[in-house]
Amino acid sequence: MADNVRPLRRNEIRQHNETLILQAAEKVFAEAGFGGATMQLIADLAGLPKANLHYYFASKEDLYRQVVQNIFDIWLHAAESMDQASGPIEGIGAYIDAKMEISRRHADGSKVWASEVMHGAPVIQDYLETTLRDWTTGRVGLIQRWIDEGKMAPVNPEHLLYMLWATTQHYADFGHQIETLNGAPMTDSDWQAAKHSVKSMILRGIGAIE
Amino acid sequence: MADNVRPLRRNEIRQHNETLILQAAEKVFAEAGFGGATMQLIADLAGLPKANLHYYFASKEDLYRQVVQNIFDIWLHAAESMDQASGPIEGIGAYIDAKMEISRRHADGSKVWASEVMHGAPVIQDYLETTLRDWTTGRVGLIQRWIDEGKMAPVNPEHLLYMLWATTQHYADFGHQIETLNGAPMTDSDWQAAKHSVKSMILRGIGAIE
DNA sequence: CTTCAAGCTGACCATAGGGTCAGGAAAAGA
DNA sequence: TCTTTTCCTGACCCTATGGTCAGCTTGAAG
Repeated sequence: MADNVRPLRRNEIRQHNETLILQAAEKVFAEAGFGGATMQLIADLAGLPKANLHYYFASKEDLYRQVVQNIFDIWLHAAESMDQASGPIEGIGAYIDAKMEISRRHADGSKVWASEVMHGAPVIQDYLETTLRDWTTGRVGLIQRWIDEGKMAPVNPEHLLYMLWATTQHYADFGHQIETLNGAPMTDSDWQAAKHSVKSMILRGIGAIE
Repeated sequence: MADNVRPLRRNEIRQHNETLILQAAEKVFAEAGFGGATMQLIADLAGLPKANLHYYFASKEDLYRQVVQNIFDIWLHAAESMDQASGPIEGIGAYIDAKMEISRRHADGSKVWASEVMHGAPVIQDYLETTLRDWTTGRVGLIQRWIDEGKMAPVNPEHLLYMLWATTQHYADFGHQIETLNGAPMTDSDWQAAKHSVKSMILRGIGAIE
């Protein structure tokens, strides 16, 4: 009854342990920052000996890099919600929903990303300059189109994006502050209220019509 | 001509060196995080031997604590702009201006603060629970009054505050990302434009009237 | 059943980094 | 000028931490 001794297959083992380590790493990096995180801490949280981490990941930096990339992928993925929309209410509304959901479900990842960028993006600078820049250019074009079509007020698209990122990620990155002020962890309905507030203020703020 | 050999007075010395160290510390903590920062790095930046830091500050944590408190004070100070206003356009407009100015002038401090909160506020938890909570309660009341007086739409005051913090601090904390996307450091007029965008979107978003 | 490669890990190493301290230099005061 | 107090710092200590490695275990293939 105790040990779940299902003997893992070879390829399962690798997959399984790498996931285990990445999850533990994400949490530890989020809580302590890159500098404050230790391989030992990550190993303990993953329930593996430290040497095993180095079997799967060449170095602390290598492990960190993968954690950051995972978030970045999730992050970009949320964009799709915005693209297939006919107008700002639908598109930006969906994007806010998606990003708020990420803040809720991947708070640790969000913090790691924030930390990384705050420290000058030492490991993902190239992504910022390529993938993210392209992504941004595309979205700026989309928003501009909506403006040209009279579907929203003529706001600056870049600053609108920054506002979307800032407000939604704030609930993850500054979640501790919010919970302290709130006096308790955010409940389901707190999240609903937050989503609603953010959406209504922003959509009204950009004069979204339709 | 070279050495500025004005012999400092006793009380000047302490003041001078502590400031020197605090400034260096703020920068290093901002760039590397608490865990990544080293006393040696701070000492080098301040142009002092490491042992001297420990003459003025008992420990790395002690030094860090003072850096965080400095920011917190500046941060709270910006609130005054909001209080002596008769309505949201003036009050929130001024608050955004003040906080944007802080993001610009004290970007390092802002990052240290963000880092501290993201990591669960290990050293300033008590401030969050007392000073910040009181401050927030006061401002929530103020906003509610404006709502009751019909000066703005009935938004959730807490979430409005979060939005204000998030959007303004984003320009400091994620300044690197913005500059990368922008292709260059933000100029004077970039900051003007940012301020204007933030203000117009938010003020419209809360239906500020008067 | 043997062989091989993948998975695993306790023990070890080297260095970095926070912190200490004894003793020297330099203001301030008497 | 002598004494006291503050300021200063090179050299040192010790722990923590990233990383290595030799040798073991275990699944898979034939």
